[in-house]
Amino acid sequence: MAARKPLSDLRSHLGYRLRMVSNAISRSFARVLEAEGVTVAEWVFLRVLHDAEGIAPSLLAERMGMTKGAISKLADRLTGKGLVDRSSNPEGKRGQTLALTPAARSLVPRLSDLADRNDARFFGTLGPEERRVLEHLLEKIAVEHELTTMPVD
Amino acid sequence: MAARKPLSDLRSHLGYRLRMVSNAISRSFARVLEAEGVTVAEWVFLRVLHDAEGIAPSLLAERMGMTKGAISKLADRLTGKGLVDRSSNPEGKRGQTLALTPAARSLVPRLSDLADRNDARFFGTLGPEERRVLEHLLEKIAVEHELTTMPVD
DNA sequence: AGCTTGTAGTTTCCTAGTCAACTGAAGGAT
DNA sequence: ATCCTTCAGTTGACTAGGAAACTACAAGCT
Repeated sequence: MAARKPLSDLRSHLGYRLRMVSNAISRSFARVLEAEGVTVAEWVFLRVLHDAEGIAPSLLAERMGMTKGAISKLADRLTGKGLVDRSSNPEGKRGQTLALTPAARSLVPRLSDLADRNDARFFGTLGPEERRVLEHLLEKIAVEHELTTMPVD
Repeated sequence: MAARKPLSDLRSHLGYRLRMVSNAISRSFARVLEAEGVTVAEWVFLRVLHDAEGIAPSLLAERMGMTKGAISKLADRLTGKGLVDRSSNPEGKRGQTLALTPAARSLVPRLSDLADRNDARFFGTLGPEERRVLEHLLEKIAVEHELTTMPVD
């Protein structure tokens, strides 16, 4: 007869737990952002752009962990909403640069606030030390696996 | 002039980091599962069913954190693949029950193995104590916010 | 019994993202 | 200078999931 080692429980997988928690938080945040007419991905897009004015779409894709196709469409939507300017530099669709519109400049702080609040809502129940630890662990995993979570500093 | 408190950094949001890491892990896992012809959601579906033979779709939805619509479609796909049996009890589409086919029974352990390996790949670099801590923190958040991550025990 | 309400599951429509094919510009190499 | 390759960005086909309308059964109520 085969060894039949008992299956590991779903809940014992950190990947599983991580996904469940992460999804719940993102869903919640998405609902909050809805009121401002943006999605979570759009928020990240705007926030990155805010600090990296003129960044190229390809770089943005890398930083956001999305494909360039997705970024292209995101940019479409955001220009459609009047939040992003696509300046095709020498006029071709090569090496274009992205920038926030004034409307976006004034929107971003508001969104940032919502993000802070959402974070507080979910992680506020952890103590400051626990939050620090969680951040550290996530960072460690990110670094270990070269997830470009962070702006390459 | 307005107070202009500086925007909090994107990376300072635990929700953001969590999402980045979680997405990366799920993507990686999805690729692994591809070889077996299943998606991550399908894996979870099968795994839950494995331990809760005869569960109702609605309950499954709750446990998986998905809508009943999504579950309905998932069940379609899985029956299509010959992995799930939909036994409509008294013949109506009311109060139906789901069960694994023999094919699924033999597939699940293989998938479980892949899940173990994927978890090890991403969290193996953490020490055992760190993993315990991470699990604890995630659990705490899940409980605090009533994410039904866990089978209601 | 005959309504009415509640509830499980399905379906339709929509959105967001991936993948892969394509377009066209930039930059060599000869 | 011309070709060839590489690379940035776009596009179209496809997939998974959410929201909400819809279907049909079950259960009370009178």
